[in-house]
Amino acid sequence: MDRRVTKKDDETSAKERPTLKTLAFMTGLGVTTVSRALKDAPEIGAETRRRVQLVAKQIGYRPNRAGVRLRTGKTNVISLVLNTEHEIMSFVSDIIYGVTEVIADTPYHLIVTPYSRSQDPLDPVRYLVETGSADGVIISRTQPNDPRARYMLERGIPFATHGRTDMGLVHPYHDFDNYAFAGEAVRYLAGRSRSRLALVTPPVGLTYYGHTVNGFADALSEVGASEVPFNTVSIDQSIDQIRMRTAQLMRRKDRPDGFVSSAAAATLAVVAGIEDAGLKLGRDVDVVSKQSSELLHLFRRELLVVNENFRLAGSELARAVLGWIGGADPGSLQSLSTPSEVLPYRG
Amino acid sequence: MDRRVTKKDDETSAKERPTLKTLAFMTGLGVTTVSRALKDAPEIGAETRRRVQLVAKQIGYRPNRAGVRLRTGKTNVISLVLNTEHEIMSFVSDIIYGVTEVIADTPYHLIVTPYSRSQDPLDPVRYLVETGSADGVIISRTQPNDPRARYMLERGIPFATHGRTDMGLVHPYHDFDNYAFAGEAVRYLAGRSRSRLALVTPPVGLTYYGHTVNGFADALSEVGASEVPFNTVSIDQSIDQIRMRTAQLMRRKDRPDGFVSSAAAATLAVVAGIEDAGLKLGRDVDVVSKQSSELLHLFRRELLVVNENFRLAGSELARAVLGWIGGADPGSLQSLSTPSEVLPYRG
DNA sequence: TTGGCAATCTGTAACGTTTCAGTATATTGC
DNA sequence: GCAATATACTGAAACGTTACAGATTGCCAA
Repeated sequence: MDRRVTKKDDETSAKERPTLKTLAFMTGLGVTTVSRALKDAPEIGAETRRRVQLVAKQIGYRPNRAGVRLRTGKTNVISLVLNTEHEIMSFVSDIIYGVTEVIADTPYHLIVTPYSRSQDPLDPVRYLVETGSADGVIISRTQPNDPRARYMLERGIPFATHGRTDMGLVHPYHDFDNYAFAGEAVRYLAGRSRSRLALVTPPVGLTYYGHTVNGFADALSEVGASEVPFNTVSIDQSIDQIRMRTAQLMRRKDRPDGFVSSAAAATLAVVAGIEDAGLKLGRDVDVVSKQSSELLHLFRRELLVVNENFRLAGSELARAVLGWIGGADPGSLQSLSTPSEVLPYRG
Repeated sequence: MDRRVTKKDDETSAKERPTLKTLAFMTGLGVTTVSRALKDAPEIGAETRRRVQLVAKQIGYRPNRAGVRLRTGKTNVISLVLNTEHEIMSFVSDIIYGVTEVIADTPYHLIVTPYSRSQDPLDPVRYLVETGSADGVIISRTQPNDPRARYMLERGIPFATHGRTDMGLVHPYHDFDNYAFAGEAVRYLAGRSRSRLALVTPPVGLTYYGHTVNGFADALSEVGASEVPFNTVSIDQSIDQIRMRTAQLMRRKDRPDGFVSSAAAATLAVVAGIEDAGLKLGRDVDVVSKQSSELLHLFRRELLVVNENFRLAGSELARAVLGWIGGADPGSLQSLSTPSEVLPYRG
């Protein structure tokens, strides 16, 4: 009979990482029983269950991820899909921290899956799904008709989007209410007697572009102000581009007396452009800007800001994905974050 | 005889993900042969090898990560360990992109492992090593005597540090030459006839704190300038703290006429503090600051900046870890990035 | 002819887990 | 008193991969 000595035949060699087999040996039970006892299966005696769990805790047993994954297909991984060129810096940082906060006391790991400008945004998602690399996916830069959401919905893999879609399909999302933001901004500017407003839009094509533009337009007509078209600019563009275009705009006689800006970095450029044109913030023109960290007021006190909390977004998105994985109704995993009021510099 | 039909007995059910077994069936070979043919093992005939690889490519075979990991222990994962409270925002974003750039055409995934202020920084590293969750680790906020580096060195797990250690142990690292940075900054300020300089230091305890302080001190005595102590402040502190302390300092009659600042966010606060005290940048005081994105010059044109490229750091660190995993000599995987010269605002 | 050897290829076991189909013992119903 | 059933447990198989120990074939030297 073939009786080679395999490493594991000798259970006394203590320094290997404990497995179910180790636990089975220590408790005198079978590995099946141990496996079930650890997950509180009903057909295990109460005392046995406690005994197994005690021993497991004592020796610091942790299930082998590869074993679980191979057997069950469950990866215990959430993937965050990010564009390596267009994401806002603080977005990346904060959303990651938001996600990790939520998954910290779960067995989940977070993997970051990047894609670049040149690639089809569907590529990374397709990769994840085809290779079964994650139990859940978080995507950003969501579009009204988003092929990634559609794809994942078809394939039945849980995901959450940062931003809403508009395809008549239901899925978890977290969004900032950009319609409200743009509206509030316009009303605030109107309250300061600004009546000719320009909008620094989100990237064309993303869902919140539409929300922002609509909120802006609706509020404009509500307060009786007018729009100064500034369509050549969006927050995706380079600082230099935005700055130059803003300066051009501000040198025209029909220049705006107010700006609404969808991102802090763009706002820096807009302000630079305004000043390039020899105008003064707060006197000649007011700017309301979204920001995700408290730096615009250090930059110029005259700026008017609305805060968007990306860390919260990360947490909400993680909660949503985990909820879906856990079997919750996708429709119940949607959340919208209401903007703060417009905040002027305070002491 | 037990002849239940298992799913895989029927190899014609096409829509499952292909495995070695699928390839074996298609080529008429054994799974062992297929496995070896795919990794160019020498004992496989040239034609067989080509045939297998062709078929594999055609049907889009991708090795199952769980299978490989279970069998070999190789995870194909790199973990980036981050502090969730003290990392610089752009650091997180850029270093991640730098890493992903390098691992993009490898089988590696990047997982982000966070830890918070309250935790022992060793915790996440211990977790990674004990559970064998990664083939390689990248850590930041490196200390001269770093328990994490020591631990991983003992356990023999490949890693790279952002910043050097000083324990007489050799391991891969990437660092920015902060000694040179501080020196250049001082010399530049001296060239503008600034002679009473204050230093906004890195977090006390990190290796580059020492480098920065030394570079600052050595250059001070070289140019015959003097230091205005500002020890109560480091870049880890809150914006408000730094701002307040700076304002206090600038109201004293022995105030500095020059600052050297180790981070952009702190610089914003310092400038605010200077202005709180009623002084003017460029006239009463000059500030040289490191920055990792091009925004300080939008903030105040009078600022003098030195650029640190975190994306490069991420790439270098990833290359270093992969190199070590690949068997290279750790001592050969160290790199130091030289600061640009001090840059005033240019048009 | 035969023994040896190189060149190719193959089956089995094992990694750690969960699921399936049982088994053994005690308990219940009548 | 006996079958039916519930309770508590168990071994074997399988997920996809690689390593180990063989197996088969052809060829050459003796």
